[in-house]
Amino acid sequence: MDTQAEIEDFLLNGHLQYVPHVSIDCAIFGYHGQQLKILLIRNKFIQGWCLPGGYIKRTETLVKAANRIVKERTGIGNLFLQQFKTFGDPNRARINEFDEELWYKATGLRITKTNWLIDQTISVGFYSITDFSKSTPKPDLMSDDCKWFDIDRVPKLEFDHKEMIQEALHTMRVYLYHYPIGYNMLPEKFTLSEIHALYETLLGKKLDVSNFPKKLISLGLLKKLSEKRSIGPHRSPHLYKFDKTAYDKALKEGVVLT
Amino acid sequence: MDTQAEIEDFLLNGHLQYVPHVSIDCAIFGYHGQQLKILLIRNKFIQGWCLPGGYIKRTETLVKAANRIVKERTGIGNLFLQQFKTFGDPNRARINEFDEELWYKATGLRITKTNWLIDQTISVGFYSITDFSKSTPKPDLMSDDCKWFDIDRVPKLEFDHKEMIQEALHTMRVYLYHYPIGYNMLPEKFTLSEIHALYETLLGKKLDVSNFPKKLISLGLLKKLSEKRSIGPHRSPHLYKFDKTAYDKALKEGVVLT
DNA sequence: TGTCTATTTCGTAGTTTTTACTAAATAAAA
DNA sequence: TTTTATTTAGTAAAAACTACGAAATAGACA
Repeated sequence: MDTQAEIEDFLLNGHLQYVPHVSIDCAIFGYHGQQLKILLIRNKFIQGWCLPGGYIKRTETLVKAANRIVKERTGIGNLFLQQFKTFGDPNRARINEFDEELWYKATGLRITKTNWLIDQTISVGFYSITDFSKSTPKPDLMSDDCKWFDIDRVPKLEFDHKEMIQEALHTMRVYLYHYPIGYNMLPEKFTLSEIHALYETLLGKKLDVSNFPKKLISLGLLKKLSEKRSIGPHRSPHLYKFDKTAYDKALKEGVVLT
Repeated sequence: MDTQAEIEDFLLNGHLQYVPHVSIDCAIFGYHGQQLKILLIRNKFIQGWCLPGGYIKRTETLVKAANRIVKERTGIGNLFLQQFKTFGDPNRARINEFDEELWYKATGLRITKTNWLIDQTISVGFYSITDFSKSTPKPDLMSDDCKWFDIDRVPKLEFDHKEMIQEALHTMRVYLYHYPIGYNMLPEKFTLSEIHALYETLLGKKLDVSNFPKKLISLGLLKKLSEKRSIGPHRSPHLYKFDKTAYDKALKEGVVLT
C-alpha cells in the first residue's frame, strides 16, 4: 500500500477486503541487553503516539492479521504472538474528533464522516516479543514515525492505548511465569546467563543467578550440550538448547517458574 | 424484542443500533451441589445447539453487553463475567450456508444475503458463573430452546462453540487458581464445606478436605464468625465470611490456591 | 609459567510450603 | 448413653524454595 491509487482504493473500497468495525492493535515488546522496549507509531492525523495496528482481511485469521501487522512494522515474521484482550468501550476511538482537513493534508484525499474507517471500532489486542536490535521499524500509511521506547519512558498515548500496554504487559508476565518462553527468541544454542537475562528483562525483576537456571534444568526444559562458549577471561559457560518435547509439554500443560 | 414489528426493525435497522460484524458469545457456567453445567440454546435456523450470544449496542461497553445477554438468558444480573478470547476465523460462521427459507419460516420475514446479520462476524467470548438453580433459562429470538447441560454431556455444537467452551473452561480454571472466587457466588455467610465444594465443582477435581480450607484461612481471605450452622447429626460447622479487604487485595494482586 | 580476575555453576544449610494422614470434637439421631 | 457423620485441629514427613559460599576455570597479564 504505497501508491496514491492504492491508498484511495483502501479508503473507498477497504470495507470489501477488510472486516469493518474491527481492528487489531499490537503491543510489540522488544528486548536487548537488559532493556525492555515497546514499538510505537506516531499518528499523522491526531499527532500522537499509538500502538501499531491495522484491519483484518476477510480471508485472514486474527493471528495471521496480527502477524502481518507486526511484520509490516518490524520487518520480522513468525514472532511469538498472543491475544491478550479485546477493547470495545464506545468512547475509545473518539471518532467525533475526526478532522477532514488534516486527513486531506496528509493523504490528498477527501473522505467524509460516512467513510467506513470513521466508525465505531472494536479492537483486538495482541502482544508479541522480539529482539529489537533485529528489527527495522517502519511507519504505516497513517503515521509519520515508528520507533522503540523504553518501557518506563513511554510518551503520552492516544485512545485507550496506555491501558492496552498495561494489560499486555500483565498478560505477558503472567504467561511468562506459567509457560516457558525463549524458543524463537534465543539462538538455537544459548548459555544459562542468556536465558536468565531474557527472563529478567521481560519480567522486569531480578531472578537468582543460580537458582533460576537450576529450576529450568530440574524441569527438564534444557538440554546441556558438550560445547562451551568463550566469552572472556573467566570460566566458559556451557551451551544449552531446549528439549523440544519437554518444552512443548510445558507449553501445553503449564509449569511454574518462580 | 418480542413483537413482530420489533423483530422486523432489528433485521432491517439493527446495524444502526448495534455494531455490525462483532458479536458476543457467553459460556455461562452453572454449579449446584457437585455438578457443573453450561447453558446452551438451540438455534432455530440451523437446528443445532450453540452458546447464547448477541450483538453489542453502540452505546455499550463489551462487559455491559455481555451482562445484558447473560441476564436475558438466565434472568440473573450482575454476575461475575470475564472476557476469555476473541474468535475471528473467517470460516467460523459458515455464512454461505444461510437458508432464506428457514429464516422465513421461523420469523415470517424475508431477508437476503445482503442483510447486515448475514456477514462475517468476529465474536468476543465471555464466561460467567452462577448457581444454576437460581436461573430461569429463556430462549432468544433466534432459538427455540435454552437449557443447562452437564459439562461432560454437552451435545454437538455449531460453529466454533465447542472450542469456545474449552477455552472458557481453561481460562476460568486458571483464573480460579490465582484469584479467589465466591463473593456473590456463595451466601454472605457460608461454611468451609460449602466453599470447598464450590471450588471442587468448578475445578472439576478433588481438593483436600482439610488442607484447602486451611489455605484459604492462612491467606486471611476468610473471617471466622461465632455462629454455627446445624445441619445434621454431627459436629456443626462454623460460619465464615470473606474478609473484603483481603479478598479485594487478592483479586488485584493474585494469590495461589493449590 | 604462575597469578589475577570475572563469571559460571555446584553444593548445601536453613526455611517455608505442601501433603498426607491421625485423631479429637461434637450435634443429633437412635 | 451410644452411635454416627462430619468438622477441624494437629503434626510428621516430604518437597520446594532461598540465600549464599565456594570451587571451577578461561583468558589477561606479569
